[in-house]
Amino acid sequence: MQISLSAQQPFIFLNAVRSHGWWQLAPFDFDEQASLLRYVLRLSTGKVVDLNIREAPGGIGVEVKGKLSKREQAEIEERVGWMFGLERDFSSFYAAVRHEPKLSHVESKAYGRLLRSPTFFEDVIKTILTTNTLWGATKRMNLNLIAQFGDPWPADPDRKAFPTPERLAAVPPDVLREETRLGYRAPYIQTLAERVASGDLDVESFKTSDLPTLELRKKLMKIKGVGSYAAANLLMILGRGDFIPLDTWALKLVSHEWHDGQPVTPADVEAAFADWGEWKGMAYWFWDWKYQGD
DNA sequence: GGTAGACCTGGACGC
DNA sequence: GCGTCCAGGTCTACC
Repeated sequence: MQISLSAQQPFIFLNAVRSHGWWQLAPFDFDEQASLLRYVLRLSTGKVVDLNIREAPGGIGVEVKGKLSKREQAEIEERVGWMFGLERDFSSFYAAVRHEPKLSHVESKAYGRLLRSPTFFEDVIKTILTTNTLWGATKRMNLNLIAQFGDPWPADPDRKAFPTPERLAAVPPDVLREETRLGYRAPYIQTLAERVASGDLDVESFKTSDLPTLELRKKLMKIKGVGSYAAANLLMILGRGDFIPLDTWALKLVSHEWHDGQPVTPADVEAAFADWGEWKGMAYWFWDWKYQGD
């Protein structure tokens, strides 16, 4: 079955996919040559499908093998629409940065969207997995979680969906810690899964929250394992671009951009973008940095 | 409110 | 092959 979804323009599929590292994390699987993004999705009915997502005129096309009920099709449309932020309008961001040479490229490249997971639960866990570790370990921990606790896609059981809160909540803590190599993050992940599964915490409601960003940030930081960096990252994913995800990479970027590679402090990073107000995080994220890595 | 130290894993390096 | 060091954010205890 083929589903077509239109996007608020401008929209460039490849730039939306590669807006940050999520495309490298299962159950995403990106074929660069074919410009095809695959994702194994568990629908609310429990059915597991493989989404084949490509650029299409005016937006994206989603191909799913087999028949789908109207309800299933609607759920896929809603989830994929959220993942790509298809309805988002960045015209005020583009207008705000138009005269900054380091950001003048954003409109032509249709920057602004950050690839999301279909559930915010998944995005919170993946963000916790990025903290205090290297990217390779993040990918490994995420893969372990999915391989051990995700529901398989029937046509290829090696490909699995991201685990549900209920499934993770039921895993014994020592198993989560030892077998997925989550280390000290295991109790954070399990507590979150338990709270979501029991209904104590509705993380999906964060997607549509009309709370002021500062209040939303406080709520995010009440989740164990989510500190200032993770909260800023999650706010960016939610479309609130006014905090900088301040990690060691941010220090490096600012150091090379304005301080000749000399050590800088978090305050220096904040100061560099202080004038951007509500666009602070967005300006940082899409800045045309001198430093591109060692 | 600010800060020091602990928390884990895995890669790099020296022997 | 083994031991040591280091990188990477957040939490807790303490001041």
